[in-house]
Amino acid sequence: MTDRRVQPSGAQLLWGDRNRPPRGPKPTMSLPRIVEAAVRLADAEGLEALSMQRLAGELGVGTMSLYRYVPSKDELTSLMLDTAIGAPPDIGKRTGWRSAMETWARANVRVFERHPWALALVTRPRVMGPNEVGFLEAGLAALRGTGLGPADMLNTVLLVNGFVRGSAPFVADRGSDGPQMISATMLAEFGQQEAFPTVCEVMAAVAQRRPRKAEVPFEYGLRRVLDGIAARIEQL
Amino acid sequence: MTDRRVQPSGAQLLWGDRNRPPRGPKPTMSLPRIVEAAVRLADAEGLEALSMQRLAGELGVGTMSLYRYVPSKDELTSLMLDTAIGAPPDIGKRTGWRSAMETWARANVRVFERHPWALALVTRPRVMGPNEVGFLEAGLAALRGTGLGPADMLNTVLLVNGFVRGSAPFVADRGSDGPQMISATMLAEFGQQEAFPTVCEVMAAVAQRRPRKAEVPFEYGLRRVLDGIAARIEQL
DNA sequence: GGTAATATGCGTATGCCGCACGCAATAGGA
DNA sequence: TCCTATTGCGTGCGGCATACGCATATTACC
Repeated sequence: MTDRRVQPSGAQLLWGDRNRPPRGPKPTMSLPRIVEAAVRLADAEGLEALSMQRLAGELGVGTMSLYRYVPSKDELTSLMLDTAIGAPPDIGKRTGWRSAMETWARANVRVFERHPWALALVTRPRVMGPNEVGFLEAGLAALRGTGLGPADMLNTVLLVNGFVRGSAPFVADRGSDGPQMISATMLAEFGQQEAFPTVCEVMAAVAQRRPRKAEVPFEYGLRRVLDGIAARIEQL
Repeated sequence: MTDRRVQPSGAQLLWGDRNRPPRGPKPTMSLPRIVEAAVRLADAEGLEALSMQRLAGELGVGTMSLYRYVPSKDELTSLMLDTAIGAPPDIGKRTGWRSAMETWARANVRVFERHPWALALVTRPRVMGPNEVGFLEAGLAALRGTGLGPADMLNTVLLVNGFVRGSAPFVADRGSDGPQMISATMLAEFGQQEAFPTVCEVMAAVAQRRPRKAEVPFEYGLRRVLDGIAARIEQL
């Protein structure tokens, strides 16, 4: 029993207290420093470039030293996600639910603009961190007084959040040719134009000129989503 | 130069012809058989259980034999995705755009219900396969005659598609306690209730009883989204 | 039928990866 | 001063994707 290696697990690391035990040598690193370095690495070179060895090298320490601070790579990515999400926006509700939800959605999408790798992480099941719950709190609070019931409030926030996640790839793809990797040229190349007439027609028309702001997928979608929510609120 | 190993790359595998060269021994496997086995494995045990060695074992062949059919694992997953997506729904447009888009959205979400791992694959940039473009074609065709311009047609389809992707995690999570891993019990455990009052309140109210159909996140969101699109179409 | 050309199946090897284990060094408490 | 908890981290293991090249099977051509 040379090593007990009792580490805070899962939720504890995200939510628990960080008081270090009194005995033993002083740690040369700190958990936030490690997580921030990992975020920086993922920002610069993507999630697939993030390995424990690479991260340790970046920090100038031995690979296994990281495991004194983090029980597993999975835990590390959970911490990275909550760090990337960052502090939720402070939405004064006085301007009404619609503009509140709009700024909430924009704050939401900004996370994925700044940290594209975060999209792959929110997709898998995980424990939510304080920042993520903070976002949820801000979103729900913005809907207070709309007359929506609890279930509808939650569903509304999930809707906007889901929409943001769904359009995040297109947001990140700014500059590529339309909906990810479908190009009219490719269809032409394989002689599939008559199999997908509408696609060809629409893609050709869209490719012609660069879109106005309201024609950017995210902007267009956000308006429709908020309109749909408004219709629900007004019918109460 | 013992081996030229000229393989069709990327789009060729998804879109190209599959005529095998005349010389040499007969292949013991076929590309579709491999892809289907991979899909079955991912369905049963998840994407993380899918390794080339495991897949080869499942098929009773050597690991490296797979590379005679597929240039890389990435290519294999692209093929898996298009197979999982399957044939797009045949939507007769006669019932109007709204019910057409609704059935389109449901067909869309069914893909993720049947193949939860597909969500992780659509998220990354990739070449769209014939089935995926077929879905796009069906969605766009459903919007013909609504008066929407090409950009708005495309954006509408992207909106619904994005919404489906965004809510797919919640669909898959059926049975877990609400929005993924946030539970009132956890907040209570760490004494964070007063930091997130609205979250606690709403979660408690929602947890009380099981939701009616219109209160399921996907159903709720779909209505709002379609309402928002309807508002846009009517204003033309 | 013989031979050359071309595929195929796949064993072997390489270089990554996450991480279990345990030891030597460190530093507070007694 | 000695004890004990804690740290940094070297070493090793099993698994991963996949490059390389050999033996073998099948066909084309003469």
